[in-house]
Amino acid sequence: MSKNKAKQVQSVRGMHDILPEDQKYWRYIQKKIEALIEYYGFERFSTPILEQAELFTRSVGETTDIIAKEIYTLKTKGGDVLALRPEGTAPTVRAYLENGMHVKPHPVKLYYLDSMFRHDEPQAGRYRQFHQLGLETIGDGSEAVDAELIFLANKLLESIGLDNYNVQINSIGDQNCRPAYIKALRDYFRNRSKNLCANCKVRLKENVLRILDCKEEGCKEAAKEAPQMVDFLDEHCRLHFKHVLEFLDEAKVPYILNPYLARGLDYYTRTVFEFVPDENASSQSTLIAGGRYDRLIEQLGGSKTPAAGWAMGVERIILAMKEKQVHVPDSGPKPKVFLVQLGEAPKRKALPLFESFRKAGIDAKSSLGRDSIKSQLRIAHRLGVRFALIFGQKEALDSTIILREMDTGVQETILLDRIVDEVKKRLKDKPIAGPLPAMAEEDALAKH
RNA sequence: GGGGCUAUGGUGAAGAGGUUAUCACAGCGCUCUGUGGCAGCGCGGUCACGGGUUCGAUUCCCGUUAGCCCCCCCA
Repeated sequence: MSKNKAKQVQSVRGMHDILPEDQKYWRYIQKKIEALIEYYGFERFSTPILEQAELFTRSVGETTDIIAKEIYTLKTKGGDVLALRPEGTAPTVRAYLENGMHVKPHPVKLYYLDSMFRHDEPQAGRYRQFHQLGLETIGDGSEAVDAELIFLANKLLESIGLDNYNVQINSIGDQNCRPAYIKALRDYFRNRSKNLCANCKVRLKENVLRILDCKEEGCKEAAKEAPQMVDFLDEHCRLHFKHVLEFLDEAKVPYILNPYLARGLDYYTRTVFEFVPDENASSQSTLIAGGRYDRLIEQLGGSKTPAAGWAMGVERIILAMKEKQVHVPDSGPKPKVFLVQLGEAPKRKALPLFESFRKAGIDAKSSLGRDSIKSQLRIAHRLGVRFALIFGQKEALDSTIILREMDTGVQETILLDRIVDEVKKRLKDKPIAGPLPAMAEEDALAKH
């Protein structure tokens, strides 16, 4: 009896579908972005999913986890090594240089909302293909830029309806003052290396800064009295940092100084920051992170150009919204009219009729595949429409149609020519009330 | 790279070492081309895959895979 069903092909590990019922979150976030980010002068743009792998090794840094273990690379038949982009800043800078954007008035302010790829273990709010909103301000080294970016990140989360996070901030200096700090740090940890975890022993050679935010007990203990970057900042960096903080104070953006915050990408200089959930949130993954990268444009072959930016994990934002039960408006207005057709002739005439409702700006639905009036009315009911139009053989012959008020069940036969106007008139007289469909929606939400 | 939990129709659940594997909702079909808020009836599961224990396993054990989650790291 059991027919041999073909084996189903599954999605790739760590990749997920974004289903219709979740689209409203995306639409909602996108609207907030447009309202806020575009108002502040950022223009949307996009880069290809694939880049030369070298772009990332040269910018993000070979020893970072993102490059060392998470990047997806592939070799073309011609022998090029390409990579699925794991982040958006390097491609942005590449596009900035390649398209000669340096001749535009500076700063150039860009944003993107695109897929990124990292071969990481999937878990809460972490996918191998995920989406980032990224902002980049290129060509302005002033403190105001850092502050504006952080301010916008904060405003964006606020406008989305999130408030259970902290803004952590630090300065990691620049090429002038950081080496001295790195040296001091290395000396410091070298004396305590026996207490460090295996990872951190490697970091001691390759990336000492990262030992600072290691979560291993021994490392945390060892890091307790580690020298802090603030004490090593040269005059320029110190003032820059100070001014950024003053801007934030002025803009009433609350922040926490985290002297040990060090980002996982090599291109950062001076200001770095992270928006992390506070203790009340069940998730602990960073929502937004970014900083200044004054050297990156040079590193990628451009002239000396300061820049700063951040990226937000969209899936994480949606997760946080669901956790917080942020109310997201419905995807669209409910249909007002359902067209019930019975039989061949009415079915044929239904399509033009349907189209005349669309032209009149009235949202109508129908189910042309179905035959019985019962099942069609049931669907009409479920959709929560105000009117059902019943169009059978009789009506098709007389060029009439039955207009049924779903609430009362009262029916009236209307001339076919007049039906659109009649519906329009009734909708105007008594606009639909009742949050019934919205409630159903919330129930569906609660299940998630 | 390390670890934890889980796997039963589409979804959510229940279930027992033994011959028809329950239930709810959804889907589809029919009753039914003429009236919607629980109408009736029917159809969907080799109980994830592979192996072991056993007379017998979907149930117990091991492995694999996948999902969820934690560490690491990150958005």
